[in-house]
Amino acid sequence: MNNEKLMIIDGNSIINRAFYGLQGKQLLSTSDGLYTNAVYGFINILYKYLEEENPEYLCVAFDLKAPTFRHKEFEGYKANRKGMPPELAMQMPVLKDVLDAMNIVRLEMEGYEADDIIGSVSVCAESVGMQVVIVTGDRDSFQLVTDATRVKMPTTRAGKTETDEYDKARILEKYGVSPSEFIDVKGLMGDPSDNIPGVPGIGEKTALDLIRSFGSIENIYENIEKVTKKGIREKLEKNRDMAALSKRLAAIDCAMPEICKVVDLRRRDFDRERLYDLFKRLEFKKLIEKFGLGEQQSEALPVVQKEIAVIDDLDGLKLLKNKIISSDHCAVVYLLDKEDGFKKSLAGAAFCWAENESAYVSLKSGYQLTDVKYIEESAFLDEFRDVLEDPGIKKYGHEMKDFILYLKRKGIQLKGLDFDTMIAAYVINPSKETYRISELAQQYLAVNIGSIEELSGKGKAFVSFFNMELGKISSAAGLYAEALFKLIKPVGEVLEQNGQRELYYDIELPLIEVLADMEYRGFKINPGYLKEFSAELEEKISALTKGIYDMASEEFNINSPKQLGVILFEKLGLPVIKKTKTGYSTDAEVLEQLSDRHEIISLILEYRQLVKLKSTYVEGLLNVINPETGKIHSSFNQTVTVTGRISSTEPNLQNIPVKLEMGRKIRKVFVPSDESFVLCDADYSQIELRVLAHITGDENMILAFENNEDIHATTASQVFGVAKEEVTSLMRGRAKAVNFGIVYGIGDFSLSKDLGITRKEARRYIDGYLEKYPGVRQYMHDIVQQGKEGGFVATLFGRRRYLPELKSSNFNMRSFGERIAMNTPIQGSAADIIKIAMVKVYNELKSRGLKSRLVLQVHDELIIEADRSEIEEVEGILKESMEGAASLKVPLSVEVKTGSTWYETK
DNA sequence: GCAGTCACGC
DNA sequence: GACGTACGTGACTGCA
Repeated sequence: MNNEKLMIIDGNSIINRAFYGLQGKQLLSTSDGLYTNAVYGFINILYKYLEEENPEYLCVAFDLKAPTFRHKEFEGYKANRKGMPPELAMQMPVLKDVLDAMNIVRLEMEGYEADDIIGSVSVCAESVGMQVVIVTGDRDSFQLVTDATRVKMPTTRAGKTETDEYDKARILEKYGVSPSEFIDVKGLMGDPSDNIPGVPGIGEKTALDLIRSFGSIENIYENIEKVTKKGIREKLEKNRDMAALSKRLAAIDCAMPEICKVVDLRRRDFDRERLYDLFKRLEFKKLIEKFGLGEQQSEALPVVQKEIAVIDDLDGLKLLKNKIISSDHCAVVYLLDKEDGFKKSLAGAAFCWAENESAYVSLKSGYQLTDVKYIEESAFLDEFRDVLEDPGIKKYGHEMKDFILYLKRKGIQLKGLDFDTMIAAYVINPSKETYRISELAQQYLAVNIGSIEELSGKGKAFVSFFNMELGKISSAAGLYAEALFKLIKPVGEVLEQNGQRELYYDIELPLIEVLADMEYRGFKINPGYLKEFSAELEEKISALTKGIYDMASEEFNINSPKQLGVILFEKLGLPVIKKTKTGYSTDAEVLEQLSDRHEIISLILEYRQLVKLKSTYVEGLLNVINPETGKIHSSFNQTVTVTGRISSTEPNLQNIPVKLEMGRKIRKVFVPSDESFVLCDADYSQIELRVLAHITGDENMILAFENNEDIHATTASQVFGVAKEEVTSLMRGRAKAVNFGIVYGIGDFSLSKDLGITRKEARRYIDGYLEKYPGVRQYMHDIVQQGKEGGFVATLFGRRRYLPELKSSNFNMRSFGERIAMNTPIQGSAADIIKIAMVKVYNELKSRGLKSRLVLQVHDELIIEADRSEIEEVEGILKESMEGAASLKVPLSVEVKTGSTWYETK
């Protein structure tokens, strides 16, 4: 067995290290309500050492329970070491599961500590000529008497571990004692962290001196009269028993009964399926990748296969229709392919109208394989129109907004939408990155139906639905529909248990139609003005470019922060204000500080502003104008933000410039569909602060809103302790920033940056604020507590956000969690309210048969293009629906402005 | 393709 | 002294 390597992992010390040291965000998992960060850290480290050392033999040593038990055998000795933190204890069974799945032998034995096991196994292994490597996190576990190499895991940071080799010689040199002497020293001076009491009053230096001259604790007591210092001798005599006990505690028992045969520790392969299941459950995505378990995904749970009936003629379609009608509900899976830039066509649709009863409708497309039978898209839509438009037939689906939009373009109004699993999954947990049917099926039904990505392929391997083999596509779509059908019940039950029925059925579900309609309606653009503006920008940019090149006396790419950095900080020698990961920082904050050092700076700032306008807004908008409608049809996403807000893409209409006049001009290109319309822009005034006043019940703040005061001025007068008339604009500005900070949950750090003051001053402002609004202070405290206890915080309407960060032992991570806990109910409730208002406005416009339609939402603002004859009515609907969306302890206030471009409505 | 930097909104 | 600092989307560079 010569030269074979045995690696022994000191389980207890490393998991402790991992628990206290590795507290990165990526280490937290919310699944099962477990905080499995230590497990993650441990496995991460273990994997690293396995790769580096590649040992033939391997084991992990654990204490059987809290590490104090062995010491309790000793009468009169009270254990002082803290037990294992409960969160960590909770994680131990999970860790053991993972180790078992990795087929790694765990060693533990009643009456012995991990150190004893390590010692005994090391001695054994060395006796048969093995090389032993011990991976440990403990600083002091080197008093082992073997020749093992110790790989210490010293400081760890999130996602990063460093190795440090400690050989015996270096350790002993550091302490200047031999291994056996070390135990005596430790016995004399004690080590509270390791539960060794020692002789009271004897410190490190005295202990070292004593052991150097006497050799061992036993020798000291045999020659106690030779200890000349009287105080020391007295202490030694008085604590003779303690010294003996402490020595025994400090010594590692290398002669424990055989716990295993070394040959049994030969490494075995991981149980990959089991490991994958575990990591998947724990949401250890990075580890799945690292361990190469990703491609095993389909093997973890076998992909379900099923032959699905394919409908490819009108007779079959009619039969299907009758089955659906008599069942009065069905799950729908639609397969949309992009035909060209804007048009989407239906490649097929699957329906499931009863458990395990489904069919796939094969539809026509321009690219479809020639040997496939199919039904014309229009024939299908004609046949199914009454089913789709019948509110009595309930429809279940996933991501139904796109389907609704598609149908709208075909002149069909989908009615009876009763469940959208994607939206439901988002309501249950808005922090997820994806909401795929296949994931929901895994989670709720424990079946693997394969993901859409696997079906379609990626990059070059991508195959559109049109070009897919019929058997493959019908099977996948049919299974999706069947899964959807089965998902309604369990997912609905979770909503029920969470008290989120109303949030789901009254707010989110009806909102799908509203968003689809906004996308369908689109926002009309004045392309002439856009081009004009583009030319104006182009002219200014080229003048600026020339000026910048002149001042730099060379041409370079101003858009490249890297090249710009070289010019500013190397060529022109300007002082470096801050650095980024890759080099000099050149952001606006830095440039502003440099602005009086060189005249090139102001040109660069202006250049940046104009280039942003031109590329993102002017060219960005030109690229997304639909040639058929002359409008832009942004996508509104309902499942992206963690707070409940809606997001907008392609283009993002929620960040059109407004602050600076130059940028604001872009709003002139946003116009109504035609001259018969105008734009009505309705804005909530301070909705977040009003929500804050309501949630906290702070009387001071409620009063301010009831009296319709200028809230920032009022805050300023209260925080700075001056009369309202004496509030200066500077004071108001600062109060506004503090209000802003409270609403967005920023900390003193960000506030200090915003105001250009020190962090301390920022802290003072925040404290002063909480002083004046005691209700807010109380709330901030309570909500964090609540979040910690329940694991989540909720909005007024029951939207949740889970916050594992609150339990982090990392200060910053925890502070982050705390700020989120304070902010999410505020921002999220405001998001709830405007969603309610949107549904109300939409229904009101429809039921009154008006021509006016919602076209945009920007977080606290709704925009309607109103028929000129309906302006007053629309203004009334907006004001009433929005102000009446929720009844809070303070009134909601809405301001409506009308204009012929978006620019004019401010 | 991807990460990094920068900039716009609420 | 750690650590990175509300929520989003998009354009651009520079590297693989």
